[in-house]
Amino acid sequence: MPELPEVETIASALRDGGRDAPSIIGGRISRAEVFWDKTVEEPSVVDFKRRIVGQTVKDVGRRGKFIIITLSEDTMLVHLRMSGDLLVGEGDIPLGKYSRLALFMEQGFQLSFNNARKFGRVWLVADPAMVTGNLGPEPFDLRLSALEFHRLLQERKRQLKPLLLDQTFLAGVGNIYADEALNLAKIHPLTQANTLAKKKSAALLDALHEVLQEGIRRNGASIDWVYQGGDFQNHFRVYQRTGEPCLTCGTPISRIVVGQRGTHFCRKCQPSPRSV
DNA sequence: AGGGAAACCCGAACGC
DNA sequence: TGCGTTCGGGTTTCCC
Repeated sequence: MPELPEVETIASALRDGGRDAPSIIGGRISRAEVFWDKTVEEPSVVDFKRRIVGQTVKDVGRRGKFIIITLSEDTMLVHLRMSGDLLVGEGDIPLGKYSRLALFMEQGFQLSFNNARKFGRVWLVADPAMVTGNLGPEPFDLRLSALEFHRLLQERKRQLKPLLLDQTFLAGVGNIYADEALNLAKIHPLTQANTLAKKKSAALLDALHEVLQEGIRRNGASIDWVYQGGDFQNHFRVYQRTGEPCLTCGTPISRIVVGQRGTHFCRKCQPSPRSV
């Protein structure tokens, strides 16, 4: 569930301060605790603890849905999957009800990885490209022009919805923002990527930019009980609005399953392509 | 290459 | 109230 805007909100708060917590930059790790071993994907838990202690947080960034914490020697990457969050606070009692890993800083604060459903993962590597290497372009990368996006779509004979969720095609988009962008661009989710006209693919890229930008501006979407603080959930056009009227035409929003994912759209604004 | 399904998890929502 | 069942979500893996 945390997608690009939620991850961006969390990462920028860690970097600049925010979400009622200070920046973690400059923090020197004096102790590391892992409460659920499978949280650490790489290296082993023993090596993770040994290696990370003594390192200092230099910067925090984001690539796709990964939070990238640059340390003095290595890089720690965090993927929240659907129920993860990073919490900053004082004290030596891990924060949150479901802390799976905690880093305690010399300066007296801690970074806790809260992760109810245990899907999230952490990596500690010398080179972050080891983890993010096969991600597709960032949606806001200026090199991803309308022309380039159209070219990429042309070489894929695949339904658009699953393609937008494919992180090797485009990094950062998840189920919410894929549905929202397709609706805004007035494109049916089952449309074959290579059949999109130039104008339509430009509209889709614009729509992706717009919904992601609005998500970031609203600090992400707070859904379920996990990630809190965002406001975008109050502005969904189609996501989880099955049966409710389309904001454009009033037609009840449809829900289908595509690639095992709930998919919401307006059958009038986003008419079926001939190929479906 | 693309599509479908299962696996990984567990809190919440639902049905009784 | 309390039980059992179903669902969803991001990603990988496996099979057709």
